[in-house]
Amino acid sequence: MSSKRMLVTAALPYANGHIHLGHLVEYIQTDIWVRFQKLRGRRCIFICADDTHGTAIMIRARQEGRPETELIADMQAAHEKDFAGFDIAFDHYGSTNAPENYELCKQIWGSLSKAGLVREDDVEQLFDPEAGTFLADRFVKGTCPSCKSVGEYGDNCSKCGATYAPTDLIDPVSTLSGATPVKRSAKHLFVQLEQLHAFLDAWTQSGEHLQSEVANYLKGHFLGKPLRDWDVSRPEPYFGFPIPDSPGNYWYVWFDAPIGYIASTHQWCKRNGEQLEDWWKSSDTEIHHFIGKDITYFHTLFWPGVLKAAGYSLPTFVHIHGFLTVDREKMSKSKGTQVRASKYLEHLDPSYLRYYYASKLGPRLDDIDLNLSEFAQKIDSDLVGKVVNLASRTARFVDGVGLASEYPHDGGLFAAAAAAGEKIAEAYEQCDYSRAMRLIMELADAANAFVDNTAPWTLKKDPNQHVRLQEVCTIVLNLFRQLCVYLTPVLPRLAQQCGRLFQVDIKAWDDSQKPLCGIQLSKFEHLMQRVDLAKVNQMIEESKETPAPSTNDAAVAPASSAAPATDSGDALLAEPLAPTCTIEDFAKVDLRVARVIKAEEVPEAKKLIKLTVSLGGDTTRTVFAGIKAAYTPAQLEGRLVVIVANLQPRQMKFGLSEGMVTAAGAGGTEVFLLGVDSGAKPGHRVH
RNA sequence: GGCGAUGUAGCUCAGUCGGUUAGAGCAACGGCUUCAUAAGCCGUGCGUCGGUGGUUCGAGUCCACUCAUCGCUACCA
Repeated sequence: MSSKRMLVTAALPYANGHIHLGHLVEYIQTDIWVRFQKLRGRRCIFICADDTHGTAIMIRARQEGRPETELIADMQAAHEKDFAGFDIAFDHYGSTNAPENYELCKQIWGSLSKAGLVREDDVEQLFDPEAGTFLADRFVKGTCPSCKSVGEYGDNCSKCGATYAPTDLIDPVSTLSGATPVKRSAKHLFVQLEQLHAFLDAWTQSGEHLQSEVANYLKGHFLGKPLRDWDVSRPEPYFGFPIPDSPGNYWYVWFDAPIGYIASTHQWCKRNGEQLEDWWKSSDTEIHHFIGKDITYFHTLFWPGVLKAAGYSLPTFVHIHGFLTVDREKMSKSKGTQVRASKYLEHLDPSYLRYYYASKLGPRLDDIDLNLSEFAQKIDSDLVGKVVNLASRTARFVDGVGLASEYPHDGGLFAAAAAAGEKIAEAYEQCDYSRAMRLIMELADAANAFVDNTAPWTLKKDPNQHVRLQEVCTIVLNLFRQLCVYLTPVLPRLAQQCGRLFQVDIKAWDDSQKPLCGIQLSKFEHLMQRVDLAKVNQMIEESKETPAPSTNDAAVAPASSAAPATDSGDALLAEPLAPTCTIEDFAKVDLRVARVIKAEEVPEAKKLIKLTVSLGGDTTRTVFAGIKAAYTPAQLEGRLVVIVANLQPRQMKFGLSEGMVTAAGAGGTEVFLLGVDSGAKPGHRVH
């Protein structure tokens, strides 16, 4: 805690793909932490870079018919734009394909060699003679040697679960060229991590550098037996750095990627007149890595081992987070839940996502779930309804007069919230953002209760109370600003807007400790919009990719007709069967096919969409359906639905509903309208 | 198959070294308010703390077993 400098990294995004909402968990988490440290007055830099090497990049560049350097330059530009759009503020964003990185790789490699950690061995691998390249497991397909299932990948069988080497496949085929691969032996270089076993045992199990789950995982998984040698070379052709003392070999991408942290820092140092040694070889510098749990091994065993052997500082802490699920499921391109950062930004405010992730993130590596209806609800309720609302409830009342010259008595509200600052800071420090957000919202609740109790709108009506009115508003506006200070790491834009309103920028955490008085305010402007669900839905809709019937997908997807249904009984348990009814009972209900001819938003309604449906001919009905969270009007117009046509009309707040649209599902966003097979016409009765 | 994490109110989660009638936010329901982006305030929660068995004067909290979910892994990690 007392060290002078702090270096923070997020994992280097791979240049083979665009940034999506899953990646952003990490960058937002890290950015919040860095902004927090800076706000607290720490000397802290945030370093990142694009990870650019490897077979995947090489193959893709070939497919696109252009040099790798062009591909990675384009991708880097896209990454940086996405990050900037989400207010992720790196101090430096470099690339692993940089001369500084090559220099460092050579130097560190030299240290590893000198320490006697490198050995050489022959590895037999499949080679694609047409593409002229060795093939990683996932680039080979063939028949499973165990169950004879065809079209299986080179590492294991999706049918019988057998594992094998790609060289064991029957009739192997390269997915790159379709050629039959041949076995070929090549010289590989290995780092003998086992020599560092004792060190890694001590470092990982000290309880100081890793979350306890991670330490347990490593202990149970790797450290209980000898550590395997790590294959860090790849024979040409390969896009990467050539190994100087091993002609024809390149460093495996995972060797030079983490070194990119140092190289990128080096670039930053050059631009800012700093010494790299102060940041990577000084006990006065804390180094914090933020990563996802999928790359735990590299950052907690291999990387510390390399740093140790090469004489660099070890990470102070490796902060590991879980994955993002959307509505409890893995992100899916076909469902449109793998939303690109750029797509999100076309429709929604980045502050929403920053706050939502913050409200979900804790210090452990649990997965976090993006629930789209909760997302909208939380932003509306917490940020718009509670925080921003404080300013819009009071700012107008002090137009022209400004804030009181002295801070009035407020029953200890400001002081209590100022005191809460330490607890909030501690939560941020421990990466327990969800706790920090909860604490902040408690303060917002207290402030809103104060507004209600003092009723400034009543004071306004009585000219004798105008001094008191100014006092009340001074209190509320200061409480609002205090919240903005606490939220600054998460919502830098709100903090800026707050600065404009008060004409005093938020610069430090301690700005939360003293109220502002005797100043004029700028004209109040809306600070944040409510979440438009239509835009959320549209974003999902536009993110849907119909899976191309490529050979890859065909192998993974089960043949639809042959796959046995494995539906859970949850739905039935949630809503058990109703008592038996007779055919006469059922006949009372007149279900009809109808066409939605008009679907309209009911802005005042939380759940309803107003539908005009046609039963054929001139017969139309107006029906209000509680499906707003699940459908947009645009999705509904023109489609066929099944309605209860003889339901007694019901007067609702927004008009008369003359029927009911049938749907299944639990409600909320889980509403699935009933459709009919093609051929049915509006007016047809359901028997 | 191995390992790990999780399983507490409709939803998201808190529950510190085991200790009195198990908590919060959101949703829902009832009431109030109208300054504010239909925002806000007050009130309402008999939940088998996944299950079974055990340790204990006492367990959501410890132990064993078990079920479910998720993740990692299964010799180029």
